[in-house]
Amino acid sequence: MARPHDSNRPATRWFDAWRGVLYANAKVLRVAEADLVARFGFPLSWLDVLAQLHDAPINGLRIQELQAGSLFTPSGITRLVDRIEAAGLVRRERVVGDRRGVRVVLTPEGRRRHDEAFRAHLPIIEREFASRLTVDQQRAVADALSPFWHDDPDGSSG
Amino acid sequence: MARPHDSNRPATRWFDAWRGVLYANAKVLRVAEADLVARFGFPLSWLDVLAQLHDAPINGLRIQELQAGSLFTPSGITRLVDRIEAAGLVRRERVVGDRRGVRVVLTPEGRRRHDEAFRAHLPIIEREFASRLTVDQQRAVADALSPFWHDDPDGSSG
DNA sequence: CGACAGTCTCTGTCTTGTCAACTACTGTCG
DNA sequence: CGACAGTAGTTGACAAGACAGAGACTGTCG
Repeated sequence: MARPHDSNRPATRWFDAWRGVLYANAKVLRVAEADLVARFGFPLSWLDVLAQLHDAPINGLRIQELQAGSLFTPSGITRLVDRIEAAGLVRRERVVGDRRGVRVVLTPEGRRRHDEAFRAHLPIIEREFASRLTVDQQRAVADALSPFWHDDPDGSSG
Repeated sequence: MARPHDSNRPATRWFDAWRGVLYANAKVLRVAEADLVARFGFPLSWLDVLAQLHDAPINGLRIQELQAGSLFTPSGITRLVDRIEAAGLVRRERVVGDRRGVRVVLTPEGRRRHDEAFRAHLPIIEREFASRLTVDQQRAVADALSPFWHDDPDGSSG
């Protein structure tokens, strides 16, 4: 947010890049989210969790692992898992050897719904995001922004 | 959200670009937001509104204009303006000739606080975002993502 | 073993934003 | 003028996350 209009704003190159990130994110996400809810009845945050679990070992992930792989706080994950569990797509199980902990495991139904939804989700992102970039631009953006997810735990400044 | 890990995911080039947008957005925003709140006592959404008003005619903007320039719904803007108004940074005034309407106007205090906060905000974005890209990368990202804010009202596919 | 600091998850409470419905007003058409 | 469709903004009810702190457990040190 906080984008300079044309007046007495800095209007630097990097601010345009930042503004692009901001808007691309918001606009694509809005469409993708609405589509997902309309067609599958759950939001992107669920798909995010389901996708993490899909890609995880069969015995699931702990709350803190889900949290580390997401943009939520621990309490946010607890409540998110509550909802997904209530819908029957995941299940909480005990962790052997640590009775504080919880493993979150995909149910068969959860796996099925993930597969469906993820298959439907990709073309939406492709249509709303990728199709508006040339292949070179896709590569350029992917390279330029890779530091932000290429495990740099904190994004700390240099 | 919903990022493929390394397993049996498509792992296309454009998905990496999308993931970069997602993560860059989230990580930079998180830091910028925290910094703004810590140093100026208000969140980015306020700065966004203040910046729009700063760049607007002296007699302010209508609710719907603020809404068009933001990522909020009308009711979201109403409530956002409520809070900023309660803090004394903007004021609602009548629109001559349309008694349904409202102009939102920056107070002197609001202008002052905007200036302060915006000056402080830019270097944060520069540090957290721009400094991790080369100048060429900045240009590439700015060019590639410009369709998303270059007035394309809806981001419709096509 | 017992104390105690640290860890893992959950809960109470609050904030923020959405959606749908509502009030108030405008302009048009008879 | 009076009806009426459309527009501007607000409100009620609710959903989703954040934060701080609680509860349950673990491992270590005496």
